[in-house]
Amino acid sequence: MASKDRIQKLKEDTRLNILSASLDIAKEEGWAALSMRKIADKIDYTAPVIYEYFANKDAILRELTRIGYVKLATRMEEACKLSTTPEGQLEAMWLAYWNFAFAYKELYQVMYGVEMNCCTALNECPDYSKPMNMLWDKIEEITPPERRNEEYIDRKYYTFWSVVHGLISINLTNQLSREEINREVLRDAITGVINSIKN
Amino acid sequence: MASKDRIQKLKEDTRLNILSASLDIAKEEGWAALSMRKIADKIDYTAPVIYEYFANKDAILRELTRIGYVKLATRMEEACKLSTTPEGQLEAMWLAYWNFAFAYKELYQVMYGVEMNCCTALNECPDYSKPMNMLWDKIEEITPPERRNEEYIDRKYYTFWSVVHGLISINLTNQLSREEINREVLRDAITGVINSIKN
DNA sequence: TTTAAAATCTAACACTGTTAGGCAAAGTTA
DNA sequence: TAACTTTGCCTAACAGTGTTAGATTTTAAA
Repeated sequence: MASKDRIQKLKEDTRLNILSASLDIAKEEGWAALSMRKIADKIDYTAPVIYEYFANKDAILRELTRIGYVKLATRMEEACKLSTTPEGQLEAMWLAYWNFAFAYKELYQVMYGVEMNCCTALNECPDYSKPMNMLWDKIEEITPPERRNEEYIDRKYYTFWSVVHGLISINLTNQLSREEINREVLRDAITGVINSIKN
Repeated sequence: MASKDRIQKLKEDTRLNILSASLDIAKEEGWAALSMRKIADKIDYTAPVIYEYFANKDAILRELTRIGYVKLATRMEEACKLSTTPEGQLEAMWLAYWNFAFAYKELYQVMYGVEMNCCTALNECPDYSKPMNMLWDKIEEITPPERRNEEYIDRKYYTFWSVVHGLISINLTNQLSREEINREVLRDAITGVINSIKN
């Protein structure tokens, strides 16, 4: 019977509707505001219906995570074609990764557990900026006088911070627990940036 | 009256109790499991009492964030004393930052919005590992044959990923919106690592 | 000892994820 | 067509969440 197929297709449709409704809510109000009843409202159903498509709320997030990884891989594959040398391809793939994170900000957040809290608080409290200032000043100190300007030091500061914070985040979310590699990556990165400042 | 002071001290005590109870719960069950009633249970009060010390749940998290930054600054200051050269001091401060993140994992999480989701899911789904594999293979390709071993490529992969993911996280949580600096940091970092692989 | 104030509680509201049970429409079989 | 089964979807509920209002008890001041 063809009606079976049609029904199957309708079911698949609402499954996709649930996913895109969830993503829409995240885009509009953030992941914290996502609720089963809100999703149900968007697709003109009541909340319990969702449980016929997904085991629970977490399963929705997991599926969106999976979709995110698939989309990211596609983007990277396309980027890879833009260059012929392996070095160029690698760089293009990382740029694709970068662009994906901002083009699909909400997907990236759910994929890698990046929350947005304390958004406005940063400017308010002086305690918050002290560690940054300490590092900033020290970087300024080791920067040769001829290129000692705010923009340069900012750049170096963020490079430092990115490596260290990135490595920490990866460890905290994925618990790699590969102690040796961490140590070496960290030391590599830090001394690398320090050298790039000095010469 | 000295009793006023004593009462003041008691109030300050329960304020600190609320904070340390919250941190304890986060350590035991994670931030998601933190609730006002659980905090109240730990300090032998009922939930509404907490609102005489903090405006709401978010205010507790904000205060813990502040405490985190203060503690981090202290650690970094101490680390700074361990070296005499500015380069050594800078490295020591970043190491202190690194160590802080793991010694006070829960504080770091609340400070920088690092969540732990999809912990176990990573091994299950092949879609999840495809982007990583693509990059890994490409790094292997540009690695000179004499040092082409798993450990070396792992190290380079994590160095790459750390910078890029770190920079993204910083942007997503703090919305710096300093386009030029981002671009330069990213390009600096990527080409830097690529060069470090090739020579 | 009475009165004022402070500390603390209970009860409730509106929300959350999730489950159980029922009702009505649709499909299947006799 | 009639009876029966399945499916789709809903309402109601449970236990939990953050938060507030109001009553109640405890403490301090007169």
